[in-house]
Amino acid sequence: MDLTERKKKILRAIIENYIQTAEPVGSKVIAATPGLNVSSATIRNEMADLEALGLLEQPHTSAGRIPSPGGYRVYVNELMEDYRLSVQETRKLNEALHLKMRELDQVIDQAGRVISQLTQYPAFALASGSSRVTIQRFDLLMVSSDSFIIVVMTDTNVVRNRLVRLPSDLSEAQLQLLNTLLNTTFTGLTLDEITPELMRVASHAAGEAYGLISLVVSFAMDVLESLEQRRVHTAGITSLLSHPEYRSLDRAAPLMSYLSEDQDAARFPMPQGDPMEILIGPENVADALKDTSVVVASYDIGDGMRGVIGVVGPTRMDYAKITARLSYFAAGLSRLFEQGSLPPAEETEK
Amino acid sequence: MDLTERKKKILRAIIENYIQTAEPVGSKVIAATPGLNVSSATIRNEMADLEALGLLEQPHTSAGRIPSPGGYRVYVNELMEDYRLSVQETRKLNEALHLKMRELDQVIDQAGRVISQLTQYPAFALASGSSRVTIQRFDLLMVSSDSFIIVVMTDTNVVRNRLVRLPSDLSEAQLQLLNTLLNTTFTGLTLDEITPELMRVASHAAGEAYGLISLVVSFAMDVLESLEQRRVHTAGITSLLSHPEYRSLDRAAPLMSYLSEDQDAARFPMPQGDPMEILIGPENVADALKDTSVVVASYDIGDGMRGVIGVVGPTRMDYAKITARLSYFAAGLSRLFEQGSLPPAEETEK
DNA sequence: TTTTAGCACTCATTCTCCCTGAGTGCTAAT
DNA sequence: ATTAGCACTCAGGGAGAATGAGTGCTAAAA
Repeated sequence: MDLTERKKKILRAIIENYIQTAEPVGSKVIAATPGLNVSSATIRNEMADLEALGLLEQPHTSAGRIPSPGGYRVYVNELMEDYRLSVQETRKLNEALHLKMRELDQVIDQAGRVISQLTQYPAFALASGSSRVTIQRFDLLMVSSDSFIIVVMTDTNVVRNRLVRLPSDLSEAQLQLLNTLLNTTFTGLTLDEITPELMRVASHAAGEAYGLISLVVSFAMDVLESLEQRRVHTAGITSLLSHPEYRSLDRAAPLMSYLSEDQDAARFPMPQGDPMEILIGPENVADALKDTSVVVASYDIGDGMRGVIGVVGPTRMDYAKITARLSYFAAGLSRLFEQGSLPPAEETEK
Repeated sequence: MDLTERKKKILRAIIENYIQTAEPVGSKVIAATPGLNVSSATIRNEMADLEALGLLEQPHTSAGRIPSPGGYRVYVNELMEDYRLSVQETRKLNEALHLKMRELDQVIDQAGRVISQLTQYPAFALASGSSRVTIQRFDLLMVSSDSFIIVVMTDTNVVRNRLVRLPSDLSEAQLQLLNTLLNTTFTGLTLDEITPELMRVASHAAGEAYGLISLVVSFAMDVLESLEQRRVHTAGITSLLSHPEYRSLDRAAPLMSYLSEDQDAARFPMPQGDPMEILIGPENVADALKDTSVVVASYDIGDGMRGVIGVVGPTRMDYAKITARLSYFAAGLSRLFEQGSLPPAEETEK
């Protein structure tokens, strides 16, 4: 977008003012911005030009101007200055990164909560699983004569377990046999490579323990399935209400219910190439997000998985601040995951 | 509360009408209820009596009456008829109970979501852990020369695991030694019986592997801690907005933020003796709940744990319907947990 | 040619005033 | 003890009227 220096200055001043106040901004206040020594009449003329370019809008004839989605786009791409996180902010973000977090799911969930609380906007978070996960190893741990623990580990280093109780007894030897059979037959297979036929053959080979094979394998399949299916966690939906554009229920309710509707990852934008992406108003595909903005960042979980974390808010969003916080946090998460599949216990502060 | 038959009839009619309409109810509509052949003037006299008894209130002089919290109390205790679940409702509830659920935390969370969706009110769910959990057994599974899996099982039959990577190598024999040491020294101990001293002694006995002891034990402590710390899951907060009393943000926002504030179990009422409890308006201790009602049910998880599930809504709540659904669902959860610490995979429909 | 002062005009917002109607309490008759 | 009738109350809603922020345009100044 080719604009004169003065037009840029004015556009930026309008947008930043509007971001702060949420009120249409008039020529008078802009004329008062330092470094811009022109009268309000001149500003009015410039504003009319900017409106003709599609960068500003007028809610009604006798109101000031508000930025259009296109205006925000120009602002985000060209005008916005990097926001420098304050010491307090970085401290808060760092604290959040040192939370004791256990399972991957919990980390994702927690990260969403934290970023929502820190930005005062609703947040969503998800991990996009690599879709070709396989089981790498099975372990069966005898607990008593009628119960044992199944432990499976995937090639992405996720470990899951389940305690099983049986109606009948079982010997250590049987369990050993079963264990060997599982590890030779069912490792390295993706979910749809585990066919009913394979199950039948294996059950046959298992002899007495034929019923257990299906028990263990169906648990393994559950695990694989749960890793492929991406679930979105949302947090802080009610923080919408603190922003003036959502003071009216008619505006807030549809968005809120969209965000809390159950959890299909496809409904949320994903960063395409860049690690951070900003989607302004109508740039969003989902209808319910057409007049909101979404800022998403992705981070590396390792083992072929990526995490995505984003916030949703009105198009009048403090893009500079939000992107700064989000990218710092996402980078922190990446670092966190770098050192082992999950932060080891020692990492948490003493 | 000692009331004449006619007063009871009138009170009940008023409350049930108000539950449906959310509008103050006048003497005329009540006079029209079948089986009550008196004029509106008579009703007015009776209403004045009921108001004097503290069972009804008048929002302003020229409006109808609405039930007071005390009125609801009488209704719930004496007047309310059992609501019979329809076939559709039971089918829906049963379906929900057959969901594939994996870990305890997920079951709780899911149960809350389901009951919120089914009742159209916000729901909360939590498991109150028995506070004296101990580790019953440790297993260490060698994955490669520099990584292994820790599996711990508590005396309440909860199994948790973690994958650990090490900077240095480790032999199978060392791991065996470690395993034995852990099982002889750290089983059967509650969180605060695991003292630093004990850790020192054990580290010493572990020889080369002294660093690993603390690694494993601190994981075990994390597990014990996570089981004791009760986290509440809330769901469906936005469904509040569909009820007329929360059409205005001033009323909805404080409650919504109370419900989404982070998750200290103490903030929610717990059933005291009975498996089901109803708390009406000011009967709630929390200020934010002073003009809402809460219905809670508890169910048995087994292994010394109880689950609690409840819904929050306006005092004008369809108590009959809600209690029927909630108790049915809670009973279903109890049954679910009866057969093994978690529903085995075969239970899910094919 | 660009900028500015001035002025008429627009329109959302807010306030006031008034009307309407549902519902009550009281009194007198049944 | 019940009921018909009547005067009274009061929230809610709609119709102006006043307010004021902000605009576009024109004509003069730089």
